[in-house]
Amino acid sequence: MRLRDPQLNAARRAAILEAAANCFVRQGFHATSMKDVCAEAKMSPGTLYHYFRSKADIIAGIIEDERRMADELVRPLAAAPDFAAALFEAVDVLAGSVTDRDLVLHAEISAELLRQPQLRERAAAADRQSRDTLAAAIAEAQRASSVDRRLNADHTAAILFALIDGHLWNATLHGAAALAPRLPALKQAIARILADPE
Amino acid sequence: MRLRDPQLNAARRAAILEAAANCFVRQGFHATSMKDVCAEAKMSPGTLYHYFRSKADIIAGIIEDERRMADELVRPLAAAPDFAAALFEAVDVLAGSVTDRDLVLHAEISAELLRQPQLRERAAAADRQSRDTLAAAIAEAQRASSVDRRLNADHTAAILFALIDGHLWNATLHGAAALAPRLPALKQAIARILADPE
DNA sequence: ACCTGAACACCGTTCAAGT
DNA sequence: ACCTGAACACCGTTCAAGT
Repeated sequence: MRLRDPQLNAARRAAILEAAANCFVRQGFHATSMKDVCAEAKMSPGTLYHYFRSKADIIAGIIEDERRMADELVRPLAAAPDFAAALFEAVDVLAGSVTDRDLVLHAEISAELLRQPQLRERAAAADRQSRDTLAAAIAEAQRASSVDRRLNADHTAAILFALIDGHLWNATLHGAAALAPRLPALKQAIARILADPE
Repeated sequence: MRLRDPQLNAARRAAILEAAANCFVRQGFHATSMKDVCAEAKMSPGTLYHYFRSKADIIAGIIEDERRMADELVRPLAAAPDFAAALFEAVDVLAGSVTDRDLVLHAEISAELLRQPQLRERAAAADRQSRDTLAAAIAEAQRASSVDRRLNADHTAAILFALIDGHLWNATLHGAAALAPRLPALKQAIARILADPE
């Protein structure tokens, strides 16, 4: 009984996640067989199951990766000097970097999330945390009077997420390329939601 | 060889769709076996396959039902005398009638849509049509000066759908009950997006 | 036409055996 | 520990046979 090799372990797990994501994007979660993942990752089923408990466990790993990236997009907003400008910047970065692959994988994951109560609860908690981060940034901007002070910061954060998420879902249907032409209208809507109307 | 009985055919197909939807909500599409659907619908596999070609065909039937209901929600807006009021009314009806079951089924369907190019193209076309209907209603409201004339009607329709869709997706994560408390903020945001700011 | 249920090819996962 | 591949229980779908 040798000791576990953390280097190898991390490398194999990453390779399996990458191979599985490729398969899931091509054929979807449930149409992808473990044999497909094994072929893509070039290893036997026994080896794969040495690193992941189950097919669902692989999905969980992909979700975790995605959650980390989403967090990195929202966090900088809290410290931004000009909230609206920082939000526009984040929207541009998101729209510019998101691919059809990302969108399909995200949809696949979202459906799977709902089925696994544990994963779903973690996703809901992550969503609440992102919203809290955004709400705090909005409240700060309200103190600096760059956002209408009468708005409820928490509700407004939810509105903004809904608006941006809705755009991403729409792009899932029409392709990532459909995102860019809508950006000016999206920013205009955000500006109207946030601005003091008088 | 008897003649096909349209009454029986329609009844059996509806029963199968209902049974399948129940199973899909409970366990998801890919974790539901045809045996499960057969048990829920109280028929043998042979009978079920007499009415539907495949598991994917059953999903297509459920999608078609959903598309019809979505259409019924948007169409009245085109003829409404007061656009914003009619839109608020539609939002209230939607938020008041949507259940966790609907949300889970919708997410399940959305993921499946992406995989089947035929279904996906039909859904994209239905989405474009709904948006056109809403855009026409917005243009009409602009002529009556109840909506800011400087807005692009098509982009604004896309924004409104994204906002409402985003809320529904969020409710998928947090439960349908999370929808109601957000309604005032949602309507306020819609009002700000549509209103002439001067 | 409508229905049954056994049968077929295939899937996720396990496990004895190797290094 | 890490890896293999045969084996097991189960799945979607088909089909010969019944009414």
